[in-house]
Amino acid sequence: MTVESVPTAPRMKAADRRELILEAATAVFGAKTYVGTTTDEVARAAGVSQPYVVRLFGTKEKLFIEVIERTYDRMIGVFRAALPGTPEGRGDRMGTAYTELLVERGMLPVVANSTALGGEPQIGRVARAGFSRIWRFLREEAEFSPEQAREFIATGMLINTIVGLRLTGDYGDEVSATEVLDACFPDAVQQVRTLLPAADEPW
Amino acid sequence: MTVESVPTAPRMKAADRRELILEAATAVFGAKTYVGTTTDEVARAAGVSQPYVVRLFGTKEKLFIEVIERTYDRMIGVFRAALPGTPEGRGDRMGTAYTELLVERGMLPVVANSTALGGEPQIGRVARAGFSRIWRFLREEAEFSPEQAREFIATGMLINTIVGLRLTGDYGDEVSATEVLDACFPDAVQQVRTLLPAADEPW
DNA sequence: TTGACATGTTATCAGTCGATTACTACAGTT
DNA sequence: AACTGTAGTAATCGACTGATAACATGTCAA
Repeated sequence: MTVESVPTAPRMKAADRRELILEAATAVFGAKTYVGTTTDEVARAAGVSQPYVVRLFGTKEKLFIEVIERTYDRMIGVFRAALPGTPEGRGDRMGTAYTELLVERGMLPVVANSTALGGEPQIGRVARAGFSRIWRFLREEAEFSPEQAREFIATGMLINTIVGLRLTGDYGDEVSATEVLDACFPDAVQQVRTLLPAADEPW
Repeated sequence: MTVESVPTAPRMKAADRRELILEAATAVFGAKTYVGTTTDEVARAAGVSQPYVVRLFGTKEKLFIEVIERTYDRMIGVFRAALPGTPEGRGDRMGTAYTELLVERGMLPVVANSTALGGEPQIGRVARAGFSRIWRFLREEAEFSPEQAREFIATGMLINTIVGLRLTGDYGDEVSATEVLDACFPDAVQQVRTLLPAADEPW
């Protein structure tokens, strides 16, 4: 019959708590879209109370904006890390780096989701800025031609589509799913499948 | 001081009204995403009352599912119409056909949006089925190789991204927007720009 | 130790939304 | 003209959600 057992989240510095919430929010926003996600779901996923999430980030919209910016920061980071090496292999290394972002839950879906919200004044601005950063990185740091950059991003968007549709679950059963996955990941289909949830999994 | 002037929508056969609502719903869902759209907004856009939309379609989810299926029907239709002609020009004709779908409001964004909802049991099934129909059409009727089909769909998804982000508004001002639009629509940038809303337009 | 700030919660509200119910009016058939 | 099914609306409700207010507890410098 102890009396304490405060159901309060263990104390943490606000900066660390913010990062923890941002990671949880990325996963939830990625799984359920921006509008479809409640601040309460984010709070539960992060192990704190719903009002605290709102207090730390101001509004749900500001939270999502930070999630988007953090995601693009991270993406540029892994791309930059894939630059060193033979110039010919650069595209492949960066493609692999993108695919490996699948392990960071919600990151790719958040990108896809943000690109659908260009009509939202605040979110749209941030989403366009993120896209612009990626494009300029490809053109300037990675030294891609416009056509190479276009092809690279187009492939990324197709991968986002595959992820969003949960197509990996149909691999082997459905001709189209099998073929498109083989075409997108000639060497890594099995690995990708293990990283992705089935259609009915919560993720 | 006339007394009549019933604010009721003019009588119409239910089948016609359904089609009218589906068209309006495509525009609204496309502009504001599935979760972000209210049945009342759809009703206003179609000029009927909100309960009537619900009664005709059962639920908002069923309405959206019909919107998705109608969109894929239409897309297959314009692709099929682009088949006849020289085999070498087939890819270009179909690409043009896809771009021309921009005039049918919300259609491309609805596709993009549906691919993000693979985790929703009902919607996910329909979205995967639509993707599968497109892929099989490309492989069988259009006789694309897997690699050609992959490239075609990837480009389509990039176009959806450009549309969703409202990137056309930055053409000429922003290097990345200018370059990616030039790369995606080498011959039709101006035409595409006239078809698309600016970032702050309601569409 | 104490006080002051930082970290976190519970309680609650006001607005929104999908859906249901009950009702009205038009149109075609006999 | 009366009957009947179809097309449509107004009113309303319960559930949900983002945000606010008020309060509690831990931490750390002086």
